[in-house]
Amino acid sequence: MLNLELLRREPDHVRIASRRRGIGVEFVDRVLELDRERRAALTAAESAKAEKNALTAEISRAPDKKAAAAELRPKIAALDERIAAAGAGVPALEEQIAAALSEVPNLLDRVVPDGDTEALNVLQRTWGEPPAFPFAPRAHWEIGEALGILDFERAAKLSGTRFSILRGAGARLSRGLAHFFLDRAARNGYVEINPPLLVSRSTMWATGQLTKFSDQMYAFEGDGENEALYLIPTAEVPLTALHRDEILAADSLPVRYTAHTPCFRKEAGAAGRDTRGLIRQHQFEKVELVWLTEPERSFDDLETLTRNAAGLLEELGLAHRVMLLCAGDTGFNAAKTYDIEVWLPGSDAYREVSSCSNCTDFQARRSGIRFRRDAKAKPEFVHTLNGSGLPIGRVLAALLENGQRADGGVDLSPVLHAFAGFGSIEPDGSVR
RNA sequence: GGAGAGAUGGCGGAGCGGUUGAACGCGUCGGUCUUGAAAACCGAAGGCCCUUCACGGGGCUCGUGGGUUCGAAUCCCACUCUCUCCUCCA
Repeated sequence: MLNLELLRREPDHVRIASRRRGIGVEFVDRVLELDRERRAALTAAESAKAEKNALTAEISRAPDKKAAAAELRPKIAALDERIAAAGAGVPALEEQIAAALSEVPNLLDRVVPDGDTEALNVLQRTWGEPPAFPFAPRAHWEIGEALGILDFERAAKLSGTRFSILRGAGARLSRGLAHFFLDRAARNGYVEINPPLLVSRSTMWATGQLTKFSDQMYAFEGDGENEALYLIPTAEVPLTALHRDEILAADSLPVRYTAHTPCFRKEAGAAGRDTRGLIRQHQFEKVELVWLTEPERSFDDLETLTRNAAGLLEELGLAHRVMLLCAGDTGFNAAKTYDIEVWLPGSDAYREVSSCSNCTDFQARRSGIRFRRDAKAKPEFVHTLNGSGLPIGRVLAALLENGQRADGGVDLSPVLHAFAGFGSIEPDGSVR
């Protein structure tokens, strides 16, 4: 949620920044007008309340309270009417302001390039060379099915399209990868969390998921008995909301959390895209990295977060590149986002494995996550950052495609031996 | 699922319907003392909103939302959450 004060003080700044997103800026004047009405009504109602409180205090000071009350009752009744009349519209105005503001995406950082398609994202750096194969490299679903470690047909039988089954070495490798990612996150100072996978509507709203991604989420509708619950589309949701409505001590920052969770997405609007393989699934596992940090350092922390995630690919020996997303490609919550893309030989292309975003105070304001610089300071909103570090399925796909051998087996990065329990998958599906 | 108890400031814990924005303790912060620290003593601290250039002024806030009353942390209603016991289970 945008800062209403900022909008009040520098409406032009908000207009300019919002135009870069390609969104209409009518909301600025509309919100300002609603805000003016709200403040006028508030002031009127509150000054009437002050008068009433003065009369009430007079009664409590009077020697004969009953007599004083009887005498002042008509004046108080008149004030009650004034208070009610003046303040009547305030809740509705507040709702309208909140509703208008909650649909507006975060302000983009200055360095975010203009552009409305991913083609205009800007290459930051590349690491590693796409490997050369003396044969035509196959896609991971072909490799995995041939090895008997991926089973899409039976997954479809159980649950439909966009589900997968990992079997034998595939399941073990998946588990090892999660372990590896969590291990490195711990080394980098992240505290591991095992959060709920079902969260309330208010939690979804607080992390900014309910506007743009509403149609992406699986939900249990609430009924008379039970509150609505949403399956998390990413661990970013529970991790960021962990300190909702809290005031943190400055010396506890930055707070860094990691979690390995399943993620659930409907993938509405992705019909026909990535229909094969592990790239786009309704259910996938991911290790997420989240920071709550001080405003002045959040963009530096975004660099650190991005390097934490990219460092995993380096350790795995997977070629990748880092892109700075352009305005049109940057998500609702984010002020600035780096995508990390890994090389997939089977697709002859880089594919996104991690989006690392600085959401500045946008989520923190929605969620009420604040900190106090010192004992006497006013609470300020923290900045929140998040990124994958990393998704299990997509990285597993990259490992299969990059490590594939002519005989159909797959060699794994040595660093994984300790985590997966093996160094290669042989053509018959056995491990070595 | 059944029965009961409770929700007060960073924490613990008081609180006859009328100077209780809230005693007391702990913790925090600032002093005094000390070479320094501890202890002791003195003092200061909630949050949100409106208004003001500022000093300041005002409103709301004792789980949430309503109600009673001139006046509610205190009374009534609903909801939410927590705890205990039973039941059930991983």
